Amino acid sequence: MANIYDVAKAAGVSPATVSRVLNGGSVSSERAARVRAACEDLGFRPNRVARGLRRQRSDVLALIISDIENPFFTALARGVEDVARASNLSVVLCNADDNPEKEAEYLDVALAEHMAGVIIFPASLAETDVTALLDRGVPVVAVDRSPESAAIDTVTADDENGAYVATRHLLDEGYRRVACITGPRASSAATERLRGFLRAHRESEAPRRRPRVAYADFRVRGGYQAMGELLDLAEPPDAVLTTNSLMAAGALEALYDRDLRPPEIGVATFGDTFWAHLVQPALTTVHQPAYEIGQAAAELLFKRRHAPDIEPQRLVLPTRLQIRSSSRRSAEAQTTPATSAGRRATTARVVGAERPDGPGRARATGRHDIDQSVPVT
Amino acid sequence: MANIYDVAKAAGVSPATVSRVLNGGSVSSERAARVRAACEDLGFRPNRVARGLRRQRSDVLALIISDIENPFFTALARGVEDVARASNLSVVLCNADDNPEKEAEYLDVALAEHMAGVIIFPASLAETDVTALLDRGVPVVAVDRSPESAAIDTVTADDENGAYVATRHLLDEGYRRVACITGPRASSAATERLRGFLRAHRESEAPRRRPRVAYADFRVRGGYQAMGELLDLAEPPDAVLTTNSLMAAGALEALYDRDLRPPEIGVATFGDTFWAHLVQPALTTVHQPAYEIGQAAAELLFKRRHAPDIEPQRLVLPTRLQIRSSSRRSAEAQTTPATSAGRRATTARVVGAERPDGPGRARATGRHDIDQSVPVT
DNA sequence: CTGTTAGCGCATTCAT
DNA sequence: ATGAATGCGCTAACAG
Repeated sequence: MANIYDVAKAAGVSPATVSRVLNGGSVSSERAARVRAACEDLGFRPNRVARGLRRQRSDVLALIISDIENPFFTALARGVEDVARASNLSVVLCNADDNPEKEAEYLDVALAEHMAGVIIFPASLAETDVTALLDRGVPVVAVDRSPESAAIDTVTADDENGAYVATRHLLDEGYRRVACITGPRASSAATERLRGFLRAHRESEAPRRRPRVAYADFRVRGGYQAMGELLDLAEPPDAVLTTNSLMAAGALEALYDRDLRPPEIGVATFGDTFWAHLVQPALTTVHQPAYEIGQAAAELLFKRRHAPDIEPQRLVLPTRLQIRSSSRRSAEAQTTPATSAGRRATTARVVGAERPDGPGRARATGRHDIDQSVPVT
Repeated sequence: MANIYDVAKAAGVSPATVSRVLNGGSVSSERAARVRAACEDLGFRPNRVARGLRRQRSDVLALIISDIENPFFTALARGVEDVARASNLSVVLCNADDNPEKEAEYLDVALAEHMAGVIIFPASLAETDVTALLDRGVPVVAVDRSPESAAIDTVTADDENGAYVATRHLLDEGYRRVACITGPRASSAATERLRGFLRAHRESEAPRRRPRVAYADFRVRGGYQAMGELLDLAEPPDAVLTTNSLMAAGALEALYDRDLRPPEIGVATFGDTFWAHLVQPALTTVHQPAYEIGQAAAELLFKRRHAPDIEPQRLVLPTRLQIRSSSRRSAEAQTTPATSAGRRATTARVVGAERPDGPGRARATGRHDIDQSVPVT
């Protein structure tokens, strides 16, 4: 494979000149043309590995997430990727599976590869250690939660408030035993959402029981099992908030298994799903700006790359409640057929702004905004 | 950041000895221990970039896919990843967005980074050019379709037959105007599935119209639009086969918009979906072994890595039809309530083998196998 | 088993 | 504006 020496020889110039042509140094246009022709002839591709060694930095950034099968992360990844590409960086997606060891391996790789930066969804507040990266000057941005090991840039959704508004909505609808299926205790998103859930109960004046909480794993099966356990209680809940969409799918399946159908039992969930409309009745969701979080994280990373010493920032993006039939006990009579007409009727009550049909997650959502929509915060 | 010379000095040995300790050369255990201690002390991490330059190969392989939001690819990615990790390779996920230019960039990167190998879902049969990689000895495995530029290892699902069986099923159920919403013409998966669809029509003896075909983009919105167009025809179809699950979601949404509910209009789709059970009525699917395809592709890659000159192989994995209510016109009367009992009743008719609950896609599927299941092929 | 040495391909001084 | 020379950190070849 041709290298710059070959190109230099073919073009009758020095290797340094070739390098300058490639990287935008000052070269006479006549010589530059010769170099470019030679590159073409030889099919020369600059060796990124050598360049990386010499420059002590690469052009790829690592995005470390906990579950590639979670739509939240795929949307987030698109946001990161779109911003990164605009800056000529490649994104390496690393699936840490919520496993601190696997995550540590990827962090090691990021370090050893001298990556341009790392965007991480920390597997654990306590165990995730990014100080090694930071010490070497590799910018790190956390999504969702900031690891305890260091104060770094963080971008999250307004989880606490989103859960608060959703729970409040369920209580307002008249549900009295509202349960929560949340994620692992180590997840601060799960914790924040749980906090919002509990706050709504504290602030509610309606008579109600001590709210039930089940911890699951943010996955379909976990939601299924947790819902099953809640339903087996002596006093099962009459409504449930799940803190991500995969668990919502599992929870719904558990309900169907027992012939329970919303809004008889109220259901609301964090996370957008393209299937929210397809289930009967349509699912009430708390919209998470996953794509925007990814964008913001990438932008923060670039900012820090060029100004390493600014104070760590914490960005909180708003969520938004999309009320659909699954949580509308008050409209129960009309929801069973759930016809198109019934759904359209809600259109008039749209409150939130329509999002533009950008290249990100919006593209895959169809017409999911035509629901009663309550901006959160 | 410490390098091997620092470590060598600290341990009182030569850099070569340090390298040997790191890479499994023969070193006396006493010296090896000293080296390891020194590594620990200095927080030494071997520089992968330098190693890559010296060895002329890296330990990462690229997986180039066309849509990270498509569950098929995320499941596939897990398959690749699990196999790769077992061989101590990292996987870089590249989202080419079905865009040949973007794809070409990633192929360039793979080349310039001297990657260990590339697994690619080609964006285009004609434009995708992997010869540069091949010339440099980088093993390439294609998923789904083999680019025309070279004969390489390929692994696919049995698309033609899967579509054939599904279409046949729809015809057997008595649907007479069965349409197909398939993917881009450039996609051989789409083409193969369409072929199976057409073959089923040719072989059927039932009276029927010339089958309608709509081309879409394998995404939710595309399915929605295509279904809308089909329904606007003078003679709209009475059943539809979609060739992936995202388009199925879109198509269902279009049906709901018009108050059409399966199995009044029959619906079947390629691709597994964790929400197949959540929609009413439950969705008939052609199971694609996405995780297994990923595994097989990675294994093929490793085989070729160690034996570059064996003949290119072509692996075809079986699909399987999972019949649920959305395509059972014959059982229409009982499907409207679609209770748990109704679903359970089908359990007795399970034909296919249960899959073990492995680490791959199976984990997220809950109990999706309890349906009437017809092995394909 | 161990140390010395050279060079992977490039970007970057420092001269000119 | 250009070229010669150097070294990024590591591993492989060779010598001992």
